[in-house]
Amino acid sequence: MQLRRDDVVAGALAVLDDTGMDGLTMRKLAAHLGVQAGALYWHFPNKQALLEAMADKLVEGVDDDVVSGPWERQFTELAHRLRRALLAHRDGARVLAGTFVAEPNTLASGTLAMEILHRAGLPAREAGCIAFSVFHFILGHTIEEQAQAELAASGAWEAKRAALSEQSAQETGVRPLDAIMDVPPEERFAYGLTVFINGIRHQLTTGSGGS
Amino acid sequence: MQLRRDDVVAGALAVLDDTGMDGLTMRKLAAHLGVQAGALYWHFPNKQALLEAMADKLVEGVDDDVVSGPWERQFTELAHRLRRALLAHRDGARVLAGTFVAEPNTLASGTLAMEILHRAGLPAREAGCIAFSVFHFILGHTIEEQAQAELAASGAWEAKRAALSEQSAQETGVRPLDAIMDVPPEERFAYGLTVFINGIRHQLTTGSGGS
DNA sequence: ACCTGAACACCGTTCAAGT
DNA sequence: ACCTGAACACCGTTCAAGT
Repeated sequence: MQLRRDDVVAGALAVLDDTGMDGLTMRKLAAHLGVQAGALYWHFPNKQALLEAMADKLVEGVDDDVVSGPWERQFTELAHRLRRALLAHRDGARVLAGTFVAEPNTLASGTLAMEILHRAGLPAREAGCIAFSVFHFILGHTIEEQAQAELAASGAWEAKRAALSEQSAQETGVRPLDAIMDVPPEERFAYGLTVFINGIRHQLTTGSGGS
Repeated sequence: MQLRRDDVVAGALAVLDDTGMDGLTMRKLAAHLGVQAGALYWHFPNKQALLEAMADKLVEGVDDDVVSGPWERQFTELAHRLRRALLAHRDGARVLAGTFVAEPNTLASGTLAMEILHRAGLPAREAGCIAFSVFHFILGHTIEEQAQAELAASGAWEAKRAALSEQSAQETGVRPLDAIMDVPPEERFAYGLTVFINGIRHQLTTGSGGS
């Protein structure tokens, strides 16, 4: 009957899915767990610490069983897995972005990404920079994707989309804004990732040191 | 003596710099402006609308006077300008990421980025995808950069950094995490951007259509 | 060790009423 | 048109006291 730390994290993710990040409240979470709000502060010092535990829980398993094969394939799979992990819970990307996470799962995935690039032939420093860059790309992309989903859920998306088209109609010429709005997020993500990976390959053949 | 919309936005950015995003409160902002909290709701329907106005104010001027020259130079300058604009105010990146912004300045910069790539020879659709991708990279990178700054300001950074090193010390072999932590953010950003741009160049020479 | 009850110092938002 | 005063329904967090 007693609450364990992991129960609190799991409950918090459930409440997150119900209410979104702005609706996630220590009091609502306590109610969901059948407990008084103050009880949560025995398991976590404050809300921020709980959010960090949630963030690390989100990325759990992302680094499991990476396929063997060329680095491009490994790296691509890892990136898609991280994106899917963030999409698995409402506002997941915002939770991860909320603070600088230095928990076990987050570290393990980050390290793996760097190792893949290092084994491919990049010096540690460059591998690290690029792994971070791709991480930030995924984070930013997924934040926007989920922000758009929140907007759509609240019914405000159609109005915003219309305003956007009208605005861009006043621009001259190419209007690529319209061309992009209809591309599904998954496709936009995959394409951006491909471009990045092509850049990495260029770095490998041209860079300061072949291994 | 009367408050205009722009005064509220300017005041909000000032309070943001003082308190950070979590400390930015309608009541504190009202006090800063010498007004009661309810008065703000004559100028903005709610806090979210104010945050969007702040976000658009942040990116004001980012698209001014782009240098002429090769697309790489134009694109790089635009990216660095956006990053600097977000860094100019505490938690600026989080403010911009908070919602899907469809305000004039944001749109203008986005459109410019796409046009630069389109003129370089990319189809509108690809130009849009890539402009978004780089935008997301900048957003994610700057969010983390500022999150780290907040941590440092609260004194929690040193402890976290130590925990991070210890964790990664238990991993075997390469430990690129340590190699990366000391690279200054500006340098990490510039390197990641370069890799991305190399990927774009690859797309231009190989892609589905030369213009 | 783990939780309740109750309080403290706040929030965003609304809205009659003022000027 | 623009703002005050005062309220409503919430927050995160603390802490004695219970079991």
